[in-house]
Amino acid sequence: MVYTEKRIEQELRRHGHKITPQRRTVIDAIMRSHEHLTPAAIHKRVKSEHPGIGLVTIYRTLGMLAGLGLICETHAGGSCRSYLMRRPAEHHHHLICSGCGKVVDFMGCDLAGLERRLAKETSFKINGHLLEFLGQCRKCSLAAGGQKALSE
Amino acid sequence: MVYTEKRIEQELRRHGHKITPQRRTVIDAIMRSHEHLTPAAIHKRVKSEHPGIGLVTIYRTLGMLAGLGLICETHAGGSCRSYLMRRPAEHHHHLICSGCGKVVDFMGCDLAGLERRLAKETSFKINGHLLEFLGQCRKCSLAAGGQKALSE
DNA sequence: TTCTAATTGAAAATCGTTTTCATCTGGCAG
DNA sequence: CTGCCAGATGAAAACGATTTTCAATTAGAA
Repeated sequence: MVYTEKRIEQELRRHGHKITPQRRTVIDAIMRSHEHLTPAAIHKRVKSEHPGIGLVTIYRTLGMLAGLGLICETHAGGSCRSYLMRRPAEHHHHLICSGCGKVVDFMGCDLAGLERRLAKETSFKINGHLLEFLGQCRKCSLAAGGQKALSE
Repeated sequence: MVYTEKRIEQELRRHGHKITPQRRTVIDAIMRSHEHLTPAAIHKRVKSEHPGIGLVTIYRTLGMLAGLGLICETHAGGSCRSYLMRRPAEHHHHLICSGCGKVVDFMGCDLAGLERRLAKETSFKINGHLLEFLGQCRKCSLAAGGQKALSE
């Protein structure tokens, strides 16, 4: 299941939020992109179509969308503040290109077994995980030649 | 293999860095803690033993240690800026208590298979991953009663 | 011991984010 | 269709975290 513009607007309304042209533009910008975007990057993109829009509005809209779980946060590359439309609504993770920022979603992280093991070994009550793969997409990989293994 | 104070100092020297009392104190504070600490938190701890130390020095020392791979960065809880001594020098991950900040290291993330699958399906050249489990340690879990599943 | 490059701390600059407040507007009630 | 008002907006100011600058200090090699 994927979020469409219609579904997103429904979701906003359902929570008592209004649909403004500014919000539409921000949502559009995020939906259109297959990269993770920082608030500043979104602002830049959005300004061309909606010159007067303030960075504050971006922040507020992002906060709202994130609160409703409609966008995902990305941690790659240091910034904890990059966002991405939540494309599959279900549990999923990201594979991120360090070259161009392109993001591929994937499901099936299969960490349940590991989670069980850890819970047993540590007596923790585990309630979530953060998983991202970093790499280079085909294009960036070719462009770069093919050195550099960052492996963590 | 675990980093000892001696080994860390060797490592600094090897890279042309000097061993100053301030640095020793910072390293000590990080080593002693089993929580992930923000720069400000480290500063607070360190000041009691070394009153005049500036927050700047903390930042600089953290930058240096991170650059050498001697400390780990944690992403849990929003802050991208919490650090932790790299306890096993090998590839490992963290299980973090959202209550008290306690961190348990674990090895054997077993993501090689998934990584292979993704590489094949997406033509990405994958060179790393970010994995953290979030939860509550036994103590915090009991204290909190036992509601709230944050599951992502 | 001497000397130099590296390190330190204070202050200022900078960056990203949030708050405040006066103004404006989406969308419901009439 | 019109008026109304809670919610939304934008500018400016406030804020907190991080970085830069610079003069003074110091670790450690010679």
